[in-house]
Amino acid sequence: MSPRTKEQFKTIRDEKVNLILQAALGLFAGRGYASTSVSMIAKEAGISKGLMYNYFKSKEELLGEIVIGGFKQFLDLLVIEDESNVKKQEVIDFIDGNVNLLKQNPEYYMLYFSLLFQPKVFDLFKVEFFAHFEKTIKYMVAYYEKKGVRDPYTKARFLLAVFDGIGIHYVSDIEGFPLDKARDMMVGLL
Amino acid sequence: MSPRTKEQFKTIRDEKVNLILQAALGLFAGRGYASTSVSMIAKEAGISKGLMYNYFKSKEELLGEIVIGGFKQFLDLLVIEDESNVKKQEVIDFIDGNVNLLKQNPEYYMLYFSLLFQPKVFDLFKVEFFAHFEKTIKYMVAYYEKKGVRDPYTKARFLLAVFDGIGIHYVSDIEGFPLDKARDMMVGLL
Amino acid sequence: MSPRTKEQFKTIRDEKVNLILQAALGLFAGRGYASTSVSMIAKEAGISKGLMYNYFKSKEELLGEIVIGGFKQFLDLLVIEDESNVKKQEVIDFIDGNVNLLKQNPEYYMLYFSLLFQPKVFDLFKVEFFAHFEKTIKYMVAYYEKKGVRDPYTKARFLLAVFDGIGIHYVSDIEGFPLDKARDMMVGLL
Amino acid sequence: MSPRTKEQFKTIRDEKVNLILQAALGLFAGRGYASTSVSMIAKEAGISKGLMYNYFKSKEELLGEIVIGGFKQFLDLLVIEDESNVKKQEVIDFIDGNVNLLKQNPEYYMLYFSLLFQPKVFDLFKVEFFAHFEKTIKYMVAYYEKKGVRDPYTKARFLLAVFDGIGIHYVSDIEGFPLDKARDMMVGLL
DNA sequence: AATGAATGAGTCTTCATTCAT
DNA sequence: AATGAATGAAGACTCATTCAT
Repeated sequence: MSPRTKEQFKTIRDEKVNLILQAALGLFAGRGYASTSVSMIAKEAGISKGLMYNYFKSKEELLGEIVIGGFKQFLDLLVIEDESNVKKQEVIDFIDGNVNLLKQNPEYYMLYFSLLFQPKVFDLFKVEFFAHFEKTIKYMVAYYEKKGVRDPYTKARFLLAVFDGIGIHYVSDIEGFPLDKARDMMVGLL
Repeated sequence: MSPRTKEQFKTIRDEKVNLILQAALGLFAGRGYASTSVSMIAKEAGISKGLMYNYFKSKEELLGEIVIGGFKQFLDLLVIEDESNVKKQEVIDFIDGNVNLLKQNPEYYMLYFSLLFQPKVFDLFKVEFFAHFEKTIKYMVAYYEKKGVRDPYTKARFLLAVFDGIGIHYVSDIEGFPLDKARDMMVGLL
Repeated sequence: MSPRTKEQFKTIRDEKVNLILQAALGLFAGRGYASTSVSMIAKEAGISKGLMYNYFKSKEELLGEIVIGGFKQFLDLLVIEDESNVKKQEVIDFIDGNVNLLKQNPEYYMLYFSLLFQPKVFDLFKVEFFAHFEKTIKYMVAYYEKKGVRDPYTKARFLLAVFDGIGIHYVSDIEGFPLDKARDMMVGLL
Repeated sequence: MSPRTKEQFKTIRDEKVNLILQAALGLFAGRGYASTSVSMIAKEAGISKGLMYNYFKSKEELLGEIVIGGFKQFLDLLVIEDESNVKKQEVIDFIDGNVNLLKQNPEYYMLYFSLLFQPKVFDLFKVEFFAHFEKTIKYMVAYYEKKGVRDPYTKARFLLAVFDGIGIHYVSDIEGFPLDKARDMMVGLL
């Protein structure tokens, strides 16, 4: 019999990769990176341990792909047309985008926050993280400057801190935390 | 030399216990719980591995004691004289107390936040944590109710979320984050 | 295109087999048998892992074929017309044949020597090896006997030991070792 | 009860380290480095796998210590009083020293030769090896120069090659190879 | 004839914990 | 109160081999 075509192989690969990524995201978020074993991931994904290494060079790389992959969602949320003229609606869209992501993908946020506090792991994607973070600060400062508030930098950092606070409290207590109303309060800070 | 009195033994014991607790706190905060080995802790504390087990039943118990021990600091900050009449100054004192702890002991906060996102570990102090948290919410709701704001519960949860956001951003960037000004902004939310 | 004839299939087969043998020889010699994976061999040969198993039952069998295959070259070098009258020129031809093989195929020698010291692997071609080795000793003894030296057996074993010493030092330092002059010295020992 | 004294601990350590080194030497020599597992070594030494890592950072380091340790025996054999006047007796002593080592410790030589042909492993102690080797060449060249032979360098390299050839054939066939007579023949080459 | 996904046993290594002293 | 040798279970990772296509 002739071998499978390249497309067939690609399909198989993509399916399995997704299976693994999903399983790993859930476990990393729910138990922490260090406390999740490759065996657990394989079991959760319904594959053998060995196969994971067919698709990811290491447990670390697997984490990296999850993190970088999720990161792109964030990056796409911050759309500023004119850097010298950041509009309120753009900031609101940014906030709402994040709120939606939070609702749709609380697991990913869980992971994101947990990683912030695992220095050894955090080193892996420090660079991307800070690049994104600083860009966001810059835009927020520009926004508040344009608005003419007294201390735009503090305002910007405060808002972003509030942001993460909301995120943490929401993912820690999805049922109880009033996310939508908190969103309104954040918008009130603009 | 005369044999040591019970008091002296107690002192030696306390000294060693403290040594171990300090070493462990630093390492847990700096590297994560799972990535810190008992050997590291013993080395850092200048004692043998075996001795640690003389004072703590397990690595997990050691963590537990650190967490519970640090927790008491939090608890003591929230002093409300009359539950039916929460005063603004009391809330401000609570905020300032926390800000001071943050400044004096960022490591502990680092650990505290990191643990929030390691469910396995979090289980150790879940009960105390939620009890404290709910009490705090209750007081804050009472405060806002008395003040007559529209949605006291949301206000309360928002403020506490902001609180943690500030904490996280501060311990993540001690040099750069404008903690004092952020504190003023928080007070402004009261 | 007309269907390939049996001959053509044979050719394709032989080509692939050769590709694999060459790739494996290089890798086994360069990294050791145990440290060379089947994946590496397949990659180096430009085929899939699965195909290798179409031609060789196992990695071990592949090694066996390389060893046996290379061994035949040795065997053909020792041409003695009359066992009771071993001529000097025949021995010189044997030496020169080996020297030429060394120059043309140092990789094979590298492998050959490395296998001598991996008993598990050595077992694969022990029998052929000792048969060849003893025959060679016998001829060399006959040669020295005829020549009338005092201790022909020791002479014979010494010469063969020298032989391997030269081989090892040459393949270990192809640029630096004066093979041709060493060859002359060996001939001087006859 | 009071803890063991430092001397007691040291005794235990030294004993175990030796046990491990002996077990490892035998196995590495007999099966090759790559084909010997840490489990085998532990079993052979009568200890747990974990304990090996108490004394050696890795399997590689264990190999390193064996190799370096054995290497010192070689180095001590080559004693040249005056580099510009290498005496025949000094060279003979060198040869005899090696022959004695061969007899007493064929396993070590087995290992030494097997490592020469495991490139990945060889890299670990390349530097020491070549330093020793080049020094030996230098002295032998000096010896032959002083003696006034035509091509001292070739003579030197030839002799050292012979040396290894003898070694290989001896350890490969301890019973059958006439080592003492071969030694005399080597001395005859001086 | 050919592919590469998939498996599972086995490898090196780490580490919490125990224990003799 | 104190040490560190010792263990064993578990973890990340590799790889020869099989198999559906």
